[in-house]
Amino acid sequence: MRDFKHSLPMELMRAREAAMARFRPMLRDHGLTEQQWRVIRALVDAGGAEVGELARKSCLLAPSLTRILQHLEARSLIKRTQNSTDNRRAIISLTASGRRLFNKIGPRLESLYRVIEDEFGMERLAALYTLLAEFYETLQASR
Amino acid sequence: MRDFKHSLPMELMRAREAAMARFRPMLRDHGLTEQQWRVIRALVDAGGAEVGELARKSCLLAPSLTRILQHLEARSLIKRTQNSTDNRRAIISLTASGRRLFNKIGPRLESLYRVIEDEFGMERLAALYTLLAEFYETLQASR
DNA sequence: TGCATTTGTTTAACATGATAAGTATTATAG
DNA sequence: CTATAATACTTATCATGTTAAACAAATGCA
Repeated sequence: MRDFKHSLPMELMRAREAAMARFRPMLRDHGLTEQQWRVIRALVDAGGAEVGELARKSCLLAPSLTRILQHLEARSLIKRTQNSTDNRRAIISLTASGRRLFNKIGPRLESLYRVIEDEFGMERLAALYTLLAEFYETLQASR
Repeated sequence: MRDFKHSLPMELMRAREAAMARFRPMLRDHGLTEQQWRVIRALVDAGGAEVGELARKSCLLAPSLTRILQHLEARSLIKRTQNSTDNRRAIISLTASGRRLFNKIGPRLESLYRVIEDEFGMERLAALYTLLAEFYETLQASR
């Protein structure tokens, strides 16, 4: 049997964890989890989105997103706007307070990211991105 | 700002999830979570280990591992052997039942893994492994 | 129109992730 | 020796992951 140390899901997880360890403390300083930040960032990117769309963009399962939106709404970082043509779909968007939080945290995370770019190198990082995207596409295509 | 879609942690997560989606149903058929399987596999690999060592090998946080070991012990898949020289450390090992379960599941997961090898290609997979390991080492080295 | 089906979202239940705090045991300084 | 610190786990707490089931609104069709 293949060596346990060479389990691909484990390697992907370890790499991800090594990166997140750089980002998580700052998010925590602002009372945000990694997943909550992903939602905020997806909302900035999309400027308002339905729950399902948001789940795809932030790579979260619907039940997790439901809970996260409840938390963010309780902190007044997001708001819901009813869609008049389909009452099942609500449009989620950031509040002014949510945008302020993003503007405060975003640049700091970017600079942490640049440190990683410098340490690992832009070329290898680009190669990694490419392989990861291809891997994902390959596995999705054959389902 | 960098495009949201090019967040490295997200790409790592998506790739991992695409792979795990292939394995998880079979594990579930045998009543195992992905994490419980990692523990079992680490125990086969090590043939008995302390809790801390097991946490490192299976990439689990200690509190998670504590709970998982409780579950596995309740199902009689693992057992604890007290270390006579240090009563804090218990040696965890598989029971005969645990080994049987591993022997039943292991080969099936291997064959699923080979499908991925075929689809994505051994060379690119090897390149991905290498980049991931280098990435992890780079980020660990500078902490 | 009436109603079964489908779609979008939420709940529920159990397991794990992440951080902090607690407990028992061993090592160590004085 | 003994008080203290360090070590190895475990608990506790809150948030999310995962699956199944519930729910309401919208759609398709007889």
